[in-house]
Amino acid sequence: MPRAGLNRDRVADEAAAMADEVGLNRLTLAALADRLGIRQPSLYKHIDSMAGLHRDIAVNAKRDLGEVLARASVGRAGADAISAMSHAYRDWALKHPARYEASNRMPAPGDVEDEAVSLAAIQVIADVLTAYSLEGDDAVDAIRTFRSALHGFVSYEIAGAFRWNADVDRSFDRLVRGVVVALDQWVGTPTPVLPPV
Amino acid sequence: MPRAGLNRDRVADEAAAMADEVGLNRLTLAALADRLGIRQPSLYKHIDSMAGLHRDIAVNAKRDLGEVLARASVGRAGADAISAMSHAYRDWALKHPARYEASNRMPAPGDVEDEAVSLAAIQVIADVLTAYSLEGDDAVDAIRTFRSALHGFVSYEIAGAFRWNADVDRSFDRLVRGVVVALDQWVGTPTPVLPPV
DNA sequence: TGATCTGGCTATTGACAATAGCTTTTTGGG
DNA sequence: CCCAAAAAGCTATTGTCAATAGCCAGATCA
Repeated sequence: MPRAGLNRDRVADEAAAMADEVGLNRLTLAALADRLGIRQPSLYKHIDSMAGLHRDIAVNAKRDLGEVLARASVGRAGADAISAMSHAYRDWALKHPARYEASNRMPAPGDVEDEAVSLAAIQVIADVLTAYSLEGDDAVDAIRTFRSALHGFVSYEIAGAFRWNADVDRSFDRLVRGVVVALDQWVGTPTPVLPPV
Repeated sequence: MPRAGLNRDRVADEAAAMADEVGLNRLTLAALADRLGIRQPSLYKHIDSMAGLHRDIAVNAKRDLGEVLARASVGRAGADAISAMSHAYRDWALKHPARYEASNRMPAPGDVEDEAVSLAAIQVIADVLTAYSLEGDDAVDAIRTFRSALHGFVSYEIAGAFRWNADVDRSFDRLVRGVVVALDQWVGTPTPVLPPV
């Protein structure tokens, strides 16, 4: 029995690559073990469970995405930073669809490492919005809106939900421009009075 | 063996209700059969497969959501219609999280019924944007942006991704407001919004 | 009434995650 | 250098699923 030189990170990396190819929910331990050249039960020397493997994929993905976003926005500010970060976000997600899906899973309560990388990634997004000098709840609302727009677009695109022939790249540019326009008027916009629904 | 009076729709309805309680991916045929008072293999008299059941849940959900959106926006226009539809969308999704998840699955190619209800639901959204007199690719971009913002926010909210203490209702109001602001400036020159009726 | 269709049933299979328990390789302290 | 123990592989097995095969009773209708 020659050893395969595996460890937890190597297994999680290969699992993430495989998931990106076949889909996160179609990742099976039998196929992963096969790809790693070992038998399925041997995987449990490196993982706790399927859920634990998904968690490892998620943590690595959040860390990677956070770093990509940070690199994309360094040295930029305002609309420029938002645009650069948005495109880096979309590019990364399209390149790693299963990792992206995993990255949106919430950390289990008490999983400090997962909570840390999750917060770090969101913090990168939050920092880019500081140019708009939003504070308190206004800032939280803006971050939630920005994240929602990006996530909605990208997850629709990955799911293949944009079927009309219009150029998806162009639509994304327009979405980003829309976010910038909305942020420009964020503070001055009064909390809306809603019509009865 | 008394008969249980089941049919395909009844099974799909009960499955949808169960999925909303336990989560779409944790819906099992054994538990569903138990709830319906029959044995697990008997379910196959009413469904084709698990995938087929998910498809039925999705089709019913798309039809229901489309009708809810249509009712919410009837008699309104412009920002008023967008706001009413957005809140109806969010309320429905929060009330039926698994149905909402199912409703976002793409129709299988050639599934004309699924394609029809999918298109109908999107058409309701598209109609609400006609007040902005967008045409061609501009309209497609706007629809994609609107849908993305709604879907991103709602799916984050269902996933429990909004952990900071700021009021989520307020954040959603601000997002909707942001969409309206962005649409006002969509084509470069602000388009007047029809006043509420 | 009796043939046929429908909707239930038991028994079984195959894919999968997961566990038990054994063996071989690697490693590290004396 | 040596050997004890940890680490990493293995086979065998279990339990939970979805799914199929094949049987039987109740309903339907000529």
